Amino acid sequence: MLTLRQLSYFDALAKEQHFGRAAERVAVSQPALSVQIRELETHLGLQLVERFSGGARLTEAGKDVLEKSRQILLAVQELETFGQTRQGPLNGPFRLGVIPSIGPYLLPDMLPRLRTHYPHLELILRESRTTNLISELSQGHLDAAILALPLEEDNLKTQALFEDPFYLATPKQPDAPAAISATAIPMDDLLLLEEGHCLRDQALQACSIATNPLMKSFGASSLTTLIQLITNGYASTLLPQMCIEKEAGLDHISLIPFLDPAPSRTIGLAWRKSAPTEQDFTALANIIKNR
Amino acid sequence: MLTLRQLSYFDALAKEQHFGRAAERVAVSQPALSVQIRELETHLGLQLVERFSGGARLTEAGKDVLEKSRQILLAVQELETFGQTRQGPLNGPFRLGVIPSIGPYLLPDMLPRLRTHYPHLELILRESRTTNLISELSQGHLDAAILALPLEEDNLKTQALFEDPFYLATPKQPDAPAAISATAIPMDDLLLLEEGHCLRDQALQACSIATNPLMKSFGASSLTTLIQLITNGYASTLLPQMCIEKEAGLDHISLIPFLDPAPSRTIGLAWRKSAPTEQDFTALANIIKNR
DNA sequence: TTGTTTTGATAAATTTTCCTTATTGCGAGA
DNA sequence: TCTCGCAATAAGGAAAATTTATCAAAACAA
Repeated sequence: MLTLRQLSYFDALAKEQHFGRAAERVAVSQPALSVQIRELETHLGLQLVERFSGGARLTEAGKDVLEKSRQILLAVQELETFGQTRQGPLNGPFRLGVIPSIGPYLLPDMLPRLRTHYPHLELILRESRTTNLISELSQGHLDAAILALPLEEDNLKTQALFEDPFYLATPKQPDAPAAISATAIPMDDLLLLEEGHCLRDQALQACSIATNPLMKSFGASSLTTLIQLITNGYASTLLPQMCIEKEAGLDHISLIPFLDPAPSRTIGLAWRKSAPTEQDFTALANIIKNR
Repeated sequence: MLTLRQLSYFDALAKEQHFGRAAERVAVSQPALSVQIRELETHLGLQLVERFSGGARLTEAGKDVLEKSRQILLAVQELETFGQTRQGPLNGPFRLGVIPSIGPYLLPDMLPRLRTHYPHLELILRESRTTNLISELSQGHLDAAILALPLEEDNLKTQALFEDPFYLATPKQPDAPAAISATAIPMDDLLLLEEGHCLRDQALQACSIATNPLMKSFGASSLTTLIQLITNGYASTLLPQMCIEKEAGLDHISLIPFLDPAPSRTIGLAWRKSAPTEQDFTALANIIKNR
């Protein structure tokens, strides 16, 4: 079999034109080098060097082989360098999924800090619903995802990042109370995102509301639409603080915080248990937590 | 030290996504492969594969390393081939691809002459469509291919072999003209091979016919079927001379040559630019040309 | 849950490869 | 002819790779 060792010995021989010195150059005894060169010659079926008293010189075939050998050795060296530059957390491509009800509010803060701390990170973002993110994670199409906990997938690991408290959003009322209790949510008047959006389930769960057939069945398909509806006085809804901080057009809405124990959703990071190392994930989690 | 053995085991692992099967592929026990992979990983200082129950999957770093590895292995393979070709042309194994619309007509003449001139040649033939041949050439699975020019791959080199003029094949007509002009092709009546066959594109291009929605849309999937249809009087088609010389069942068909400038396709030989030497290809080309 | 199967990792023994030292053979120049 | 320098060869030992056997963890089926 052809080996890299043979090629590098041959390279040394070409440089020195002398078996003894070539052997010295690669820190090996002269017979060892001789044997490897002969091995290379028989393997290729070609005479590569012409031995003459005083030293050795390459044949025409040898020169061609040398050129190709050096290309190979160079490529190998490149591969080895590649390894070194790729070390350390969050280096190179990293595929991160985010649920839509977090993405637009969290990312603007997060991305610049990531770029500062990990300049060699090539972040590939994907925004999708929780169920999609989970399956893409499991299949190895994503490296990690930011979503609301808890998850039940037992091939995934999660870490909590922060709590995101809910607010009650109602049409503007001058006499809005400073804070209300979670038990005082106006059920008949409540409007949520359509079925399938995780924000809907989170809101229901956080506030301990059972799904109610009497509840207004118009499911808004996006948060912006939903806020539009509230603004126009149609209903109330539950908004996570995360959205409030960034969403525009909240002027005509009253945002009422809850009394303790305030309902909230837990935002966390998820990744495969079988993922190579955890350093990427802890590094990412730290960046997000220290905002 | 990094070795070629490690790279080829890693290549196998990438192909199989499974340690056991990868080991089988390289004819070695599973632990042997596992050890070499781990060695490669520690040497590069990178985790290359993610082990999970069910198999193994490349990490992002692993994918990059794989690409570089394959380049190296390909270069090594070329170097090995170089040895053989340097000892005289067409010596030892030679993998030749041929497109189906040439193979059955060209090979019966060519093979005996090749055997006479180059008795040590071990020809390995592969018949496939142009796109397949090109990709197999590029990946180093073929040494050369006979197909219709021109090609656009800039990592391949080509040489024209001969011109193969087209004939118009119509159902038998006693008063068939001795020759017709290319501009007089009966478009409405024209039947060609289905989309994807290069012969179809060549015919259209050679005769400067734009794809026409009115054209009969029944695409025949093989040349034999096509000729069958013509025989039964359904339509006309364009046949290259190459096929006419050998195809059976042409008795009930009128074959009308074209007036100058007669449309034709160019048959040529293609190989990798990076191929060790050109002598194989010129030798092969000469054999084909001097038929 | 509890066996059962499958997967990759690990261990120990063995084979293969490679290396070192010692020696030989060959050719050029004194 | 003698001798010096060079590469090839031989023999024994060290290192690397492989094999078989076994293990632990995870997935799967009962």
